[in-house]
Amino acid sequence: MFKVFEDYLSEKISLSPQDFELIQSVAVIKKLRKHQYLLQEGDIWTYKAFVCQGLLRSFRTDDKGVDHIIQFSIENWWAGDIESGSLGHPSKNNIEALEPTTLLLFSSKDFEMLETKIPVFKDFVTALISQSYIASQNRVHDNISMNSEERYSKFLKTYPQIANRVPQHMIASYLGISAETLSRIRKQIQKK
Amino acid sequence: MFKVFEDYLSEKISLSPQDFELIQSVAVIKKLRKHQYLLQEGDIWTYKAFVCQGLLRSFRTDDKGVDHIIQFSIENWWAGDIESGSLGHPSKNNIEALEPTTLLLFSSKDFEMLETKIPVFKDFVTALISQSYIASQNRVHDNISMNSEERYSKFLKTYPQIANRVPQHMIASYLGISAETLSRIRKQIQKK
DNA sequence: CGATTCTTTGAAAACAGTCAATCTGTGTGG
DNA sequence: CCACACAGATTGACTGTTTTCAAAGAATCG
Repeated sequence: MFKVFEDYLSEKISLSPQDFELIQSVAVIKKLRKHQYLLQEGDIWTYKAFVCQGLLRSFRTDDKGVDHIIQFSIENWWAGDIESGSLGHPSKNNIEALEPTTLLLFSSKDFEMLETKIPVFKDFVTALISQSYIASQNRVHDNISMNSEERYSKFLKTYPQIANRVPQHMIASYLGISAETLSRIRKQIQKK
Repeated sequence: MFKVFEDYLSEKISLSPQDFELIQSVAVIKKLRKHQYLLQEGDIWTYKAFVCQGLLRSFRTDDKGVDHIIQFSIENWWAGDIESGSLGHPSKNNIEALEPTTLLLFSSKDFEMLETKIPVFKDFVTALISQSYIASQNRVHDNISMNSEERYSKFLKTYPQIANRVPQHMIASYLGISAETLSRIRKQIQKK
């Protein structure tokens, strides 16, 4: 399972066998069954987690009990809660496995150690956060500038590998519309 | 004008007089009149910019010619386009001064030099991007989970210092609703 | 003061949410 | 292997919200 992460890293940066050994030495493999939670609202998140296989949703539940999906995380992406992790606050998020999922878990302490000992790794992580910020800004822009149909179409184009692995009503939740509205939008699109 | 940045940094991190001198030596003061642009769509952004005084809006214009405001930047905050800056793409954004504005401009090259020579400065900048990402994720959550009135109220509470310096229709644009709808929402709120 | 920008208002149309019912597909236990 | 339960998707009817367009008021700036 570590191989997945090794391949991922190899594509992005150049590391020595010793670096990989060091990384592997502090990586903890964690498996989640479908419907299991990696994080629950109120918990404090103190890790970094890389998804080797599977699919997770990060969401918040509002006072009416409705879920709102912040993010899907699949293979070769990261999961967790930066806000809780970096500020030490209890998390507002839940993270649930939508498929059997395998993760690599790093404690914050170990992760910092890796960043210290492997500067390119640190730079890579910094760049990653920067990328995430860019993506998030673009999502904000989509939310304020596109109508529901446009957002849905863009989602399909941008994340085809997610779109056909999660139930529709979760895509609706991610887009900020009701499941019924999404169903009707799909009907509209079909007609064309 | 550099004093503003000095005070800002002093509150966040501890730097030596030499550090400040080094920073000042590469900082370029830039003034913008109201309605002047710092960046136009299509330009490549190759700076870091700190706002000492004034107020900017970052926005994108859609194919119908409608503006959508991504961000307001005021004193003690940063402006620019990370996406263009870090990927080297032409920017999708425009940045316009809504008030007479004074900025500190750093070329990317100089900024990197500062990060290399002053590690705490680099760490601070990294943390800053991380904060921005968190804020952006929270804005996404607000967009998909709150109705217009709630978003407006939250905006007023979160950014009072922006709310009374920009025209209403720009707040509407930031929130992703029409100016007319915002006007009606305000009327609703008043009634209460 | 006059021009321009900003805000408000009204009326109609488009869009989205809610609730309840039905339909579909999948999987589990008898 | 069938029947039933369950989760997900669709549909209808209704309600509520938001947009659009046009026009009129208010505020601001040169």
